Amino acid sequence: MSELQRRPTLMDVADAAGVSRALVSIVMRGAPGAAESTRQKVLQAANELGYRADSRARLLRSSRTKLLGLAFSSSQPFHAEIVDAAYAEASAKGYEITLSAVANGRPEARAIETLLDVGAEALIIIAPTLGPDDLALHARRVPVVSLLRDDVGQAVDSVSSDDRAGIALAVDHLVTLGHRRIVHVDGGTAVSSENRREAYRAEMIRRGLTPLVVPGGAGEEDGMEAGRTLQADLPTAVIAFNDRSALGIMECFKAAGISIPEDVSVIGYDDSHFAKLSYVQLTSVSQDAPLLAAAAVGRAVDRIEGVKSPGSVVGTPHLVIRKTTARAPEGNSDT
Amino acid sequence: MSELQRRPTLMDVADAAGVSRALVSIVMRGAPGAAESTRQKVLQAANELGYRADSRARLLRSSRTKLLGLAFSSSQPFHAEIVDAAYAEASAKGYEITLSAVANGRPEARAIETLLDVGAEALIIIAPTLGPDDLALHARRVPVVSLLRDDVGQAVDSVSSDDRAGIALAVDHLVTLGHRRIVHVDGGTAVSSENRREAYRAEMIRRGLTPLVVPGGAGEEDGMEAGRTLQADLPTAVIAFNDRSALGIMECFKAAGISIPEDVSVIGYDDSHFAKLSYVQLTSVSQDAPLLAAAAVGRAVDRIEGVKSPGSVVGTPHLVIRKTTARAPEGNSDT
DNA sequence: ATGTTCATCTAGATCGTTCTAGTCAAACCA
DNA sequence: TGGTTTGACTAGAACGATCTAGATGAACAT
Repeated sequence: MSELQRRPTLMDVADAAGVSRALVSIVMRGAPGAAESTRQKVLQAANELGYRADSRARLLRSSRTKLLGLAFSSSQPFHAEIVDAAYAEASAKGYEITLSAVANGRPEARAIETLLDVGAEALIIIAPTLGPDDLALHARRVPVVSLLRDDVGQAVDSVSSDDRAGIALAVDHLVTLGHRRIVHVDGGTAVSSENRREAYRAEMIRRGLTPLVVPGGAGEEDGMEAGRTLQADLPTAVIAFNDRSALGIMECFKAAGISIPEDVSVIGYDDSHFAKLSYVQLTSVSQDAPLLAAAAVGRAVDRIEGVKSPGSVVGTPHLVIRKTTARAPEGNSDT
Repeated sequence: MSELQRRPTLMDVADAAGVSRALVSIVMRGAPGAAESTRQKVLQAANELGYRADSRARLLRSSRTKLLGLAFSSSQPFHAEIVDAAYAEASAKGYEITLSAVANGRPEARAIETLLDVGAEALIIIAPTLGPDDLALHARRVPVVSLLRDDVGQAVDSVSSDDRAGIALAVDHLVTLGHRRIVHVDGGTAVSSENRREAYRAEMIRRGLTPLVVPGGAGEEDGMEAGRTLQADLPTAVIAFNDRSALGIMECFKAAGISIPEDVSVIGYDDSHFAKLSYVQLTSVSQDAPLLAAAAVGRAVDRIEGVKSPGSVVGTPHLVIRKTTARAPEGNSDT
């Protein structure tokens, strides 16, 4: 209610403490060049007035904004996990994070513009859909880090998870359990769907097995759809593009009276929140959100600060084995 | 790669077009006071240089930032839905949205500070956990709108969904289906858990039924836990605090061979993404994220622009009936 | 006494905008 | 003709911080 009060400025604090603006600035930044006694005096005055630096003014003057721009998709739970982790990592390195969501009527380009306008010193884009050329354009202004996607040209850094290794882990796990008829439900047009699909093909062939890919997508419904297709000629194991798809597949199977893992083993990808739920217990390839986030933030900060470091980082995923995978059913191995 | 290029300023455009900075500013803002011919000339120059206004400088000077600060919890899928809708609504009203997530090591207070620093003209906080006093403190600086929570004192506006009405809808639906033993699994310490719990109690008593509340929480695991408790003395219907909890309850029941909706009806709350999934088909109370978001944004904008409008808005939820509710089983009605 | 060093502090320019108060010429009116 | 209006444009002061260069005075060496 009532009128809104103007927020205090450096000048107000300076007046209150009886010193110059510049000195207050020094104290607030924790920069050297102020006597301990005055430092205390200034801090107290600032505190009493409830002073907080206006980041716009600060950043305007000091080209340093200490701001990392992070673009994510609001509909992807795995992105949310990364956002969480990124906050922690950034603040540990003395940076702030500004978010910009890619949502329904809000394309990636728009999200990026916003981040740039607000003064982000680097861009971290989770699963960018922009092409290498567009990304390169932005990279002329600020360092750009692509997260969860590595085919982004050489102008931008990338932090991704080794899809080949992840898929290999899944295949290996299943083969060890005696499976031979292993199909892959892919991610359709989703980012890195192609990587995983090809990794799966290569890995199967390497082991002398016949790859079989069923088209899918990134959501539960896509999984259900694929599940229906699979029922006609049931394999002994399924590797899904991600956890959400895996969930759809499993629900479809359950509805058809097919039990997991007795009849079919299912492996997801992302090790997301609900893979861990006690009633799901999905075996899944973990991309380790905190690790990826830390790498991306680290990479962005290195670039900003001019530290040389490798242009693209590839994290090695690991397999989290839960209750949806088991030995292949007897006498049902080969085609 | 190579060095990062300085972004062009108003001055650069002015030089290129052979006019003054001020005029460029006028043109870029679409303000009146420039001849059509020069307007074109300036726009072309700006375009060639790839000029974009530096929002920091702009906002610094023009106290108007046209920025709405939105604080949300990264772990709540329903919040993500609201974020989505808020973007659309804000841009329709000529405002931008800056996000700040409340995450693990990142308390609400911190999220709010960030929003303020960056120059948000109003704060929209989804399900604030801060007390009325703290909120009032911020409200002295900028308009504050609390979303999904209404007991926030009179210093801040609130946009919420009528929990009483929502619960009443659920109870009514079940009673119409012949249910009498209806229990409520509450949300524990979650925001608005108390509201729904009390609404449930009142509504049951009003109808001459005996209320029974089982402690729960906001997550799937809490639902499972409650589900186990319920098995001992199965009611004919359950109203869960939210969809996630409902999902847990249902999984627990399914695992115990209890079928839904034949043996027990279940109603969720939020009508979130996964309630709609074809294999879940959860009957749920819909809070209508787009509507709530629009109301909150509208409220914030009104306040900023000094338009008088009611201090708190209460949206009326509606019930989305799907496949988890059915007629009460015969001969199992009363205690 | 004089110069040098050092820590502490300050004046004023600066960042890239917007805003206020003009200037200037052409057009209009009496 | 001379005065007012109007439209197109500009100079220069903000906004609230940081940064550069320099002032001030105490401490110390010579």
